Amino acid sequence: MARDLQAYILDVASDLFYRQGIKNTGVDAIVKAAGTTKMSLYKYYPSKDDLVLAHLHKSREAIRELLLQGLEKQADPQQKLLAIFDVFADLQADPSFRGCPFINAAAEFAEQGGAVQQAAADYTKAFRKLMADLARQAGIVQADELAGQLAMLIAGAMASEQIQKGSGAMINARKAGEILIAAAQAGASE
Amino acid sequence: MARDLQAYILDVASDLFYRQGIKNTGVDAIVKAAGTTKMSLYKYYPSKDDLVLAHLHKSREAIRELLLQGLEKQADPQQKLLAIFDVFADLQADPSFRGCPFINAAAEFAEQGGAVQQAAADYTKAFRKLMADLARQAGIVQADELAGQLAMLIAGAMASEQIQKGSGAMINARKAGEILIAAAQAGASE
DNA sequence: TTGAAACTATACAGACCGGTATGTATTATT
DNA sequence: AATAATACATACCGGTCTGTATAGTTTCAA
Repeated sequence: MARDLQAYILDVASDLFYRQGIKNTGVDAIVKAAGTTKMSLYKYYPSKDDLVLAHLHKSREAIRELLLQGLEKQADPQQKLLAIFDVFADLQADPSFRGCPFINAAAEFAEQGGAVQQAAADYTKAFRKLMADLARQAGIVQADELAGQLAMLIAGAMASEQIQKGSGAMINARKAGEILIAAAQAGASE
Repeated sequence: MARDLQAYILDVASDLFYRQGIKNTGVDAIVKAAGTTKMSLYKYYPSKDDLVLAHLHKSREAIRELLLQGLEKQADPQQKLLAIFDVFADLQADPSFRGCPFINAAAEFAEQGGAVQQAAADYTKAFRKLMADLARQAGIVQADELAGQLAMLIAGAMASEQIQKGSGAMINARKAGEILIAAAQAGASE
C-alpha cells in the first residue's frame, strides 16, 4: 500500500481542502490524515501553494471526466447541453457537496492575478467554451452568449445549493436552461 | 473626527474584509487601518467573529438600500425585476468589486450551521423573497420558481465577474432574465 | 477642579502556521 | 553485503494569529 504516495497525499489534501476550505486546512492536518510526514509531503509538493494548485488541477480533471461521461450518453447537441445540468445535479445530490471548488478558491485567495485566480479563470473559460461549442453544434448563432448564460445559471445554482442545502437549485436552473436554449434557437431563425 | 468610533471601525473592517478576504485580514491590520488600538476594537466587538457578523449585516443593509433606491425609479413590477440586474451591474462596474460578500464568506467559513453560513442563508432567502414578491405583482403564477432562476443568474454573474473581471456578465444575465420573465408571463396564461 | 469614561500605547500569552533540520527504519537493487 | 531510494519520527524555527493585561492619556461634564 501507499504505492504512489504522491497521489495519495493529493487525494487526502484535495478532500480536506474541499470540505474544510483551503486556508482552514493546515499542512499538519493533511500529513496526519494521510498518515505520512511533512518531509514526504514537501518532497512532492515544495510548498502548500503547489499542493493547492494540484488540488485545483485534480478538481478540474474530475469534473471534466464527469462531464464527458454524462455527455456521451446523448447524441443531440441540445440534449448534451441539458445533460450538463444533470451532471451537476448529481454532484449536488452528494452529501459532501460544498459548492464549486473554483468559486470557493477564488473567494479564499483574493490576490488578483495570483496563480489560484488564474486557475479559476482558466477553468471557467474552458467550461464556457465547451458549452459554446455544443451550442454552435446545435445551430445556435449567438452561441457564446447562450453559453455564458447557461454557465451563470450553473454557477448560481452551485452557490445557491452551497448556502442552502437541499434547495434543488440545479433542477430549477435546468428548467431555465431549457427556456433559454429554446429562445436562442428561435432567435437564430429570425 | 473619529466620532462614533464603533461605526468607523466597522467601516474599515468591512472594507478590508471585502477587499482582502476575511481570514486574510488580521485584527492588527484593521486596528492599524482605523488608527485605533486593539483595546478599543475589542471593547465594541468582543471577538473577531462579532465583527465579521457585523460586516455581513452592514453589507446586507448596503445592498438593500441600493436595491430599494434602484427599484423606486420603476413603477411596473416587471421593470423593477429588471432594475435589480441594473443595480448589480453598477456594483460590478466599480473597480473595487470583488464578488458577493455572502458567497465569499460562505466559501471562507466552511463550518456548516455556523453563524456566518446562517447569515448568508438568511440574506439569499430575503433576496429571493423580494424577487418573488415582485414576480407575483407582475402577475406571474410560478413566482418562486422564476425568482430562484433570476437569483441564480445574478449569483452566477457575480461569481463570473469576480473570476474574470470586465466580462460584462451581468448584462448578459439581464438578457437571460428578460427571456425568463417573458416565458413565465406566457406560461401563466396557458 | 476633580473624577469618570473613552481612548491610546505597548507588551504579552498561547496557539497555530508554513517550512526545515537531523536522524532512523525499511526496502529494493546491484 | 553494499548502496541508494523511500518514507518515517521528532524536534525545531520564525512568524502570525486572536485575545488579554497593564498603564498612561485625553476629554468633558458636574
